[in-house]
Amino acid sequence: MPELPEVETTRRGIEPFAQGQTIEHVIIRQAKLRWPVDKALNKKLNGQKITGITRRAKYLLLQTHVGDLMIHLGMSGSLRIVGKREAKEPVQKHDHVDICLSNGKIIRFNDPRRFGSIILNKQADKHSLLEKLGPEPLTEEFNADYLHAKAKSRKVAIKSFIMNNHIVVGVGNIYAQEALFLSGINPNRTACKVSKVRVEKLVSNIKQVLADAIKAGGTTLKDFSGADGKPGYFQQTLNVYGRSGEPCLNCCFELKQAIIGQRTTVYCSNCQR
DNA sequence: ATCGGGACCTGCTTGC
DNA sequence: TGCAAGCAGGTCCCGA
Repeated sequence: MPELPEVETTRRGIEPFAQGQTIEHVIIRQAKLRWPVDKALNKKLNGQKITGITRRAKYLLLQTHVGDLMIHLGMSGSLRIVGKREAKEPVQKHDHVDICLSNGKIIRFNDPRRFGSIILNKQADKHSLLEKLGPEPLTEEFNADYLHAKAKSRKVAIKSFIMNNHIVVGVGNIYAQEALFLSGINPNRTACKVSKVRVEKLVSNIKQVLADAIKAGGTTLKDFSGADGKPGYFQQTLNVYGRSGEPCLNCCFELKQAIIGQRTTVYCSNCQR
């Protein structure tokens, strides 16, 4: 489920249940994730208070005095809140890790493909996976001057460029396609050949698309503690993602599909140049 | 420094 | 109906 809006929605969903709670127990059923889960996690986190729940890129960060628990959902991961005292919820397939809290709730990590990860680090922002990441897309630090300067001399496709975490974080395959469509930029265009004016449009649309998706995700939050707490992309109008062969919503040309950076990409060859 | 490709996994859909 | 191929929202790492 993870594009940045889904991760942020998850963060907001678990925050009210987890903020200020003490971790009583960590259960690891499957340690083989993207990186092996530390077997001593329970020992290290037992009795620790969760002092904050934040996000950096697509990592959720549970902050404690012994360090930050960095949770990445990979391609198929999700977190859900399970209430011990409420409807008994049996452990399901791929429920790999439980973080049991002092209020009786459990943060349950499920991830069929196991591309996700759970890592404890003294300071998340000092971890090698995080320290070299680009700016958050929804901050002022991510602006047209920055992106245009970075793109100078870059010969990859603009789509691959904006999906590169060292340039800007949180732009995944769906929203990269949507933002490029809204900006009228062909995803295959060489990054350094996109004019400043169009880079401005692109930055603005990346922000817009992500902000709208977070807003839409927020409408599902009230159901977060429910069985499958999955926010849906269907809440938002997607112009191109998944619509290959269908008519462009702008000009009615048939949308084309290409593989860029090993990822399926749908675009309008008429609107996007 | 930059780039492309392979790798890590399971599950669902599609086509023969 | 059954089985294999193809594809999926991420991203790290390696070799060129």
